[in-house]
Amino acid sequence: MEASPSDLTGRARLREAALRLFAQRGFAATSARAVAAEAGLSPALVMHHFGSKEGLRAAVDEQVLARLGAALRELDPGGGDLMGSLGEMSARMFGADPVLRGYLRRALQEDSPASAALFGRLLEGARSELERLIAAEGGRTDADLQWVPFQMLCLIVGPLLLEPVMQPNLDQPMFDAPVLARRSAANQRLLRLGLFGADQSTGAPDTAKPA
Amino acid sequence: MEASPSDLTGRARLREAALRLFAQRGFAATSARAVAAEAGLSPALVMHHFGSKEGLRAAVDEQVLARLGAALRELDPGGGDLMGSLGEMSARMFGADPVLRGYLRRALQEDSPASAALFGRLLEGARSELERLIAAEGGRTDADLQWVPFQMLCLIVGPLLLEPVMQPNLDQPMFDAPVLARRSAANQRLLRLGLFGADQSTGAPDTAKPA
DNA sequence: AGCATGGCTGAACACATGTTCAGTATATTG
DNA sequence: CAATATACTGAACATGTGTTCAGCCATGCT
Repeated sequence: MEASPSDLTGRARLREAALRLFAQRGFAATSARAVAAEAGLSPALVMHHFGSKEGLRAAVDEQVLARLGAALRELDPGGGDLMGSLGEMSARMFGADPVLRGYLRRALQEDSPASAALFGRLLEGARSELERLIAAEGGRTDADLQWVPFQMLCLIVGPLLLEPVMQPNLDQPMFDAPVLARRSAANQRLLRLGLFGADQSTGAPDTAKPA
Repeated sequence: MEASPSDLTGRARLREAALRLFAQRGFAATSARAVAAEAGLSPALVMHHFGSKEGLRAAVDEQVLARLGAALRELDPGGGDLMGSLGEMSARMFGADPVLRGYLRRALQEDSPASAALFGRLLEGARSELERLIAAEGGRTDADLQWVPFQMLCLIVGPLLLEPVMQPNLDQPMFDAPVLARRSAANQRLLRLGLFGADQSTGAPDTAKPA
């Protein structure tokens, strides 16, 4: 997905190195010198290209959000299996790149307006996904429709945020494809049936009971 | 809950100040001088009492984990309403103290073994809670029993971690008592019925809760 | 009384930080 | 070709960092 590091422009190499280190150690704990060293360049070049360390952060943010936004947009026309497209996305994005995971983990923790906006977009995605889910199931629900999108996001994004503390309590890498599929299935199941629903397929199992 | 700051011992004042600042800005972004200033004491005192800044962090961690552990233990004999005791706990702990929320948010993001251990204990709690839930419902389930505890924790801890990005997308303070109760109810409902279960069914009506 | 102990401080240290600046090489343009 | 812009560097600067140290003050012990 990425060009080999050594023939990227200096600017790009600095951005990549910063992404890596910010994801790993956090912004405050990463010095401009460390970024430059990781990129094999001079610290002064950071200032030359980005004006300040904060400028670097902005550039990295922008690039990450661009990648993310692209992946989010790519999702909408998904004519494939209806539900779980959000989970599918999170799999494709987060599963692949542990660096991106780390960076997002840190970004979603800040209270910058940019982070809130990003979450807002995820929320929109969850809401439309929920609508489709409900429509597919017949439109009848007593659930708290305002909170459910948040619950969905907790189920999806939670493991991303909790990866560092979850993984030591597991025996398999939690972002490997099969584990991810299993988790996604469990999420869809929980939403559709709760813990105690019967296993049979999507139709309305219990009744056609008018209210 | 806490003694007035000015008649605490210096050691305790430093710990409290550090807790506050670490929660707010993070460890790396908080200088020992800042902690001392917040406590109205000399930076050298940090070294005198804790040996190093890292020692300070350890002391704060220890104290927080102690508080948390106490609250967790206090939970077990809960003879009240069966399910939702975990949610109840998170309400009592996290809801009350925004500082503790911030600190935990930051702690759960690290990959120190201590954080993983803390999560492990939460996991245990979720597992036993799940057992009780299943037993109460008749013992029949097709759900992925290995993953469900993680899902429960995502639902409970997720909003804690996501507070900074969730809150701007809401119109009410998400850790106020009524909102918390509503969220807890939604969680219990989701677990028991999924999105599409009918409202009546087993157990007591979910919204009833003693003050 | 003397004396030790421990909380506490101000000033200093060595070092790391973000940033600036003068200057070099390389390419692009007129 | 000269001129200019751009990528890039090494050394330096001011400031902030974690930490040390010598010493002050109060308390308590003998």
